[in-house]
Amino acid sequence: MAATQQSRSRSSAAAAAKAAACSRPAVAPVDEAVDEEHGGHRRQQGGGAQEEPEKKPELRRGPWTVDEDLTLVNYIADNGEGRWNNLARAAGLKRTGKSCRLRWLNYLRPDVKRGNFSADEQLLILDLHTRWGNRWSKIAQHLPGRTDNEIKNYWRTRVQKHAKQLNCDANSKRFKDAMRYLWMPHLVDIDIAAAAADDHHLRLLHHQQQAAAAGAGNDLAGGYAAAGAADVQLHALSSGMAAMTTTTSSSDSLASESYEDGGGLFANVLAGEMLMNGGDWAAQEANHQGLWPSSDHDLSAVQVQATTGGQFQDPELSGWVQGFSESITDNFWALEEIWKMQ
DNA sequence: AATGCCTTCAACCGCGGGTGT
DNA sequence: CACACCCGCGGTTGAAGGCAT
Repeated sequence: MAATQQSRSRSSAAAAAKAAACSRPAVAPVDEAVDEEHGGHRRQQGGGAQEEPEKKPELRRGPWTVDEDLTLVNYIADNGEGRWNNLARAAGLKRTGKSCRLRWLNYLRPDVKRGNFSADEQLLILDLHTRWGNRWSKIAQHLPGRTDNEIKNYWRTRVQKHAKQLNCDANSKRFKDAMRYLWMPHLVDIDIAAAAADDHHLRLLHHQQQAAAAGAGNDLAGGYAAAGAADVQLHALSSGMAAMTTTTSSSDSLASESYEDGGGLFANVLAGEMLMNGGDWAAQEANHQGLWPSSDHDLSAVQVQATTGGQFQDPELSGWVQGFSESITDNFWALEEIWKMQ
């Protein structure tokens, strides 16, 4: 999926440039010695251990310079990571081990994924957060290439912003309902649309290649029509995701480690299970947190909403959601730049 | 163009838990 | 068992850059 979510996104190049240029003071003043280890947490010294004015190496703080980055990357390439305090010393970096670790894990690691969160990823974050709360590292384990810091920032800046817009707490039932009934189904729609678009694009490419190979360029129009027909079929298939996933017997696909793959397909299936199937995990895991509908009655309402994008069949839910939706939709979605992805 | 406010995110801080001695 | 060291987590901060006025 094209990451077009933010017009003002910061590309990796921009980030690199930022780091390189260091328009921000490259190094924070070192007037204050950084407590080694524990991020300044001063462990109580055992009896008798005097706090001798041990000469601490002058430590740098603040943004990393390119040289520091190179030093760290090269050292890890040669010696591996871990033992961060030793590493910092051995590499000749005037940084705490913690700082080195953080820099590596959150920024320098080669598999760190940059750019905006895809709909898949947003969906996954929303869902996993409802299950695990602020267990950022645990959530990050299921988003390959994403760091806990990044996810945490995403949650605090984007998700909590919406909660604020709704005048409610991000952990409140009201906001969870908004996520459940509005945001998450919408992300599912985006996923489906993106998958369809991708497939359509592939079909067009494939056909163009075939046409070129056959020297039948003047048949392109017919080819496009054929591709379009196929796309309609595909879309129908996507819309029928409920049928596709209701046969899934996996009761805990989300909880299983299998979805470490984290691909778009998985997320689609996951979303399908979440919304259409009302998987057991949802009932068992999320329900006790008050997020997921507890009864078949509620689940059917979710299904209707998710599959039709229309109104709830249950008049009670329908009225509430409709009113809620109407009252907040403009602000809510206007802020949600994922609209732009469509 | 200048200014102030807002958003984003890299980096830091404080803490708890694990491990080695 | 006590202590020291280390790792990793979640919360918070503050500077850069964008945006509105």
